Amino acid sequence: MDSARPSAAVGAPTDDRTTSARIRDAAIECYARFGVGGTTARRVAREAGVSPGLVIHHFGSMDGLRAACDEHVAAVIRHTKQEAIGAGLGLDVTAAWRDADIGHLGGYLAHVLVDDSPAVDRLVDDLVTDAVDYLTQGIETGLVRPLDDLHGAATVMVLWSLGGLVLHRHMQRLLGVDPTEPGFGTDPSFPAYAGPAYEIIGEGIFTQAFASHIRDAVAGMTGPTGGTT
Amino acid sequence: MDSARPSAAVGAPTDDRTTSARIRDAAIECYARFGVGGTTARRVAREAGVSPGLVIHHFGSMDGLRAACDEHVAAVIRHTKQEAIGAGLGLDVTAAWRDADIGHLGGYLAHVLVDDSPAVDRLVDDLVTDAVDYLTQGIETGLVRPLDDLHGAATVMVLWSLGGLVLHRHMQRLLGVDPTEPGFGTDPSFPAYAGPAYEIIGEGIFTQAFASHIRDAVAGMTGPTGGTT
DNA sequence: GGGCGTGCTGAATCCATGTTCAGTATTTTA
DNA sequence: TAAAATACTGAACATGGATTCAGCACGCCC
Repeated sequence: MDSARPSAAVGAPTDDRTTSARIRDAAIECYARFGVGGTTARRVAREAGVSPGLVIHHFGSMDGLRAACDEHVAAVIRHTKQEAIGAGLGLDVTAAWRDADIGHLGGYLAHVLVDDSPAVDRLVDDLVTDAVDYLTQGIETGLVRPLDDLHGAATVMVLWSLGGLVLHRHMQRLLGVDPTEPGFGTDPSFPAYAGPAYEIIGEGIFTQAFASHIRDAVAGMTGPTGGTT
Repeated sequence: MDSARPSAAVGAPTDDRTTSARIRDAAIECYARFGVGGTTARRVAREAGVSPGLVIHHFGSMDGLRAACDEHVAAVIRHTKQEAIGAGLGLDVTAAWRDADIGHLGGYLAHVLVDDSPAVDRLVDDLVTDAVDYLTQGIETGLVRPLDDLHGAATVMVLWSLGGLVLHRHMQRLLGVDPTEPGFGTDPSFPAYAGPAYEIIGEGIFTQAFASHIRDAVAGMTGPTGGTT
């Protein structure tokens, strides 16, 4: 029907645009728009312009399709990240691929991040690793202050960023920005989120006195159990 | 229908423990443990020790059941909040009801926060309002520094807190703590999350110079569109 | 006691889903 | 060109879902 064997993608993670790739992309869009529960074999088939049977023919099962989508999304994000390196402001780990032209990937992640998937888990792990790198570089460059718990801070920031992605509906409701929307970073309302976010992680919100009080309180919780000091 | 006439509501949101309440509680537990997609009428019925038909008899439909659960959870959380007022450390908006003995409510929210529900939306709105109050009090007390965008900061902090709740599986994987678990606040691994979290929101992670640079950059994004300066 | 409504049951119904499969077109191989 | 493999279709099929319904049991009113 469509074939389209040639037309080779120059730098993409995979260069296919075969029927099987079209099905996979249609599935990603469905997952992004209707969620995991709302995505059926028939709907994907219709969206891709093929028969329901073909979906299973290519991917074995709906689970197989889901896994293929996970793998592909993870691959695309890794690839996008490569390109973004160097341009890296390093402000936000997820900023790079959110600003990029990646269609429904944000929406896909927003729906998929909440349930089990090895590929997505690995992706999240990678994001944390990257965040650690960014922070380390930031400290060396003198942009970021030395941190008590670098790895912990990186992890928490990734969780918060992705949390915002997952709760995009509420962010849209409350702040007028949707982080799953392509062009999120250039949206006129973007500062409604970025402003407070950077105000918080930039200078913190506590006064000096209270900040150290809290620090002691939290440190005190480790003592009795860990018993370092 | 509902009976449960006597036993007057002393302080609880609703005083029932009728069959219908048992079904609703079983449903909440199912939603918390198996998610929305994994919760079927039959499963709820089995968990509550009743027949499938009775579930629909009491709630009209599964949607009705879901709505009833939303309402109830929101009510319980509001009630718990009332009690926590005054004890309020105000460190974390969600801390109060996470530490409280509210069984599966955290897990319920983690699963439900991502899809549409008026009751849950209202609950989130309330949390933001509370956060604004806490921050305002903090500023008056001298614990929190004056903020450029108080409301924005409150919103973002609520989104991040709830985001961590929704992504509890990843938090468990990465930090060894699960915010949906009862007793999250007293878990030995709790500091693995709280430490970095307070380090970030407490004092911020940027050096003074970079923080103001970022602030200008974000402020500059409003300019061209809003045209303030 | 006799009706009567309400709580409740569980089999039956209807529907949408994932998956299978027999068969057709199309491409590749030789 | 002939044969084989592969892409693809679309009508089954089986499963499990929500919801319906006829009927049972029990407490309340007259």
